[in-house]
Amino acid sequence: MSSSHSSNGFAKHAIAVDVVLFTIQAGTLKVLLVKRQQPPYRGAWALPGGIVGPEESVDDAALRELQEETNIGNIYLEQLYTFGEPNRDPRGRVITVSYYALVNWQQFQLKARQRVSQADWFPVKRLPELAFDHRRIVDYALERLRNKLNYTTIGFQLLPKEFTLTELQGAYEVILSQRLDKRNFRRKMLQLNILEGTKEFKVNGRQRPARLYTFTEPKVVKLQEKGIIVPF
Amino acid sequence: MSSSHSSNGFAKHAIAVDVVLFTIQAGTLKVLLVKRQQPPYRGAWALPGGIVGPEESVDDAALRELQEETNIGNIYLEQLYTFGEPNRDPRGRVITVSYYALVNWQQFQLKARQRVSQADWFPVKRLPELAFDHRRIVDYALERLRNKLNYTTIGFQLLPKEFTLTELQGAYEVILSQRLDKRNFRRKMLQLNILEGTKEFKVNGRQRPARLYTFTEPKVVKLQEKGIIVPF
DNA sequence: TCAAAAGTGTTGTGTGTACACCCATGT
DNA sequence: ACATGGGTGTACACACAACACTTTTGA
Repeated sequence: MSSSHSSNGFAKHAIAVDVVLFTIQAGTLKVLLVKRQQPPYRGAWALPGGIVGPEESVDDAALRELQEETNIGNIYLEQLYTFGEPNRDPRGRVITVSYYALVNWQQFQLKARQRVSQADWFPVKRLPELAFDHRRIVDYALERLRNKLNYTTIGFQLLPKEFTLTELQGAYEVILSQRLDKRNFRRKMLQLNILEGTKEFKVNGRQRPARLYTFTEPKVVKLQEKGIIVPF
Repeated sequence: MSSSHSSNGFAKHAIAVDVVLFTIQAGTLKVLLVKRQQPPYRGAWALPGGIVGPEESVDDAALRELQEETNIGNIYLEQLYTFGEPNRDPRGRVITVSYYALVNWQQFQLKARQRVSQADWFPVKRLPELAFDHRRIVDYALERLRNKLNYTTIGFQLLPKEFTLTELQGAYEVILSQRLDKRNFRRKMLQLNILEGTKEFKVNGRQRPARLYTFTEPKVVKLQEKGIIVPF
């Protein structure tokens, strides 16, 4: 049985959260997956997530699950969509609220835990078979991410505090799967007045060092009023 | 108690759906509200909605609740957001999945039912005190509606099958709370190639009759590739 | 003939797009 | 001196924004 009734007569349901965590590593957009230890889909890869507890908010549950499987805390999770079909889960009815987030690879540490034997990053372009309807959730998250990239500064979360414009452009190109014009990209980004050039330079080997910039806004910024960024 | 545990050990929660139904009547953007018959918030106005049943999908529950309180079926509901704070509902924990939709006033019939003694339309600019956090849900729905208007044809749902360009412009103006330039609006709409002029005219009294148009696409259309409609 | 809304074009301005070369550094 | 990525400006096309008058009808 998937649903029960309580004393006040309301049907009750198990609620899960699932998190699509993106990063860029080695020039590739990747998603964090964990290997399932329990049936159903035992041994299959799945999104990190789990069941919402009795007294926690759904947002908190998503954060908690992510923290249990990674060392990342203090992350900005954005709610994606709620999937409420009765037959998503073979065990019975589980409604899932999905989230997505972006993390910078450098600041990131994996940490194995409890039910999770393995966690690993997979390129979004070559995902393994996923448990449940998680493939659909990843696809939806990617679509949303690409959209948001166009009118917010969400993509900056993939970068360290100080970054070069080439690194920023690289992040956009990897997410959009599309090459962008260097001059137009730099002009547009600098015109937004959300970047501050530092006096430091990144020495990258045997080339000219690149100026490091910082993001001056405290939070992700909506850009619609300042001008939409796409399509370069 | 708000949550219980079932045999498989999962915490379970009551799930509600709430629907923000918009229409335009007498040149005003309005929202459908129902008067609560039961505590909590007995006598207060609230969004139409209710508890998701054991075997129905969340989307279906939203449609069902709307049909129980109106005569409208076959409507396009769009999922808005899931509110999962533990203390939204004084009875205990209820997670709500919110939806919004637009209907054409003419095609609409109200129908009183069951727990609902009254249902009525209220201007979004002058809402009464709402039960729970429903005011916040309405605000969020309106924000989303205004955004979507800019890159989809969602606004067409407010109009009958055949409509004049002036009526279409009026719908946009009412939702955006902003006057638009007649010539620019008409040019942009016609350039999108989603309208077909009929050979009929609407006689509006003692003025020149206006040509009636139909929307040629079967569904709501995303316009991003064809060009964003805002800000006129 | 008058009132009231329908309908129609042009011009200036800003933004997106395409495109090629010199610069600074390490080896 | 050469290889590598960093960094810069201009010209064209197109879309948006502002703006006023004529047309058609009913009363």
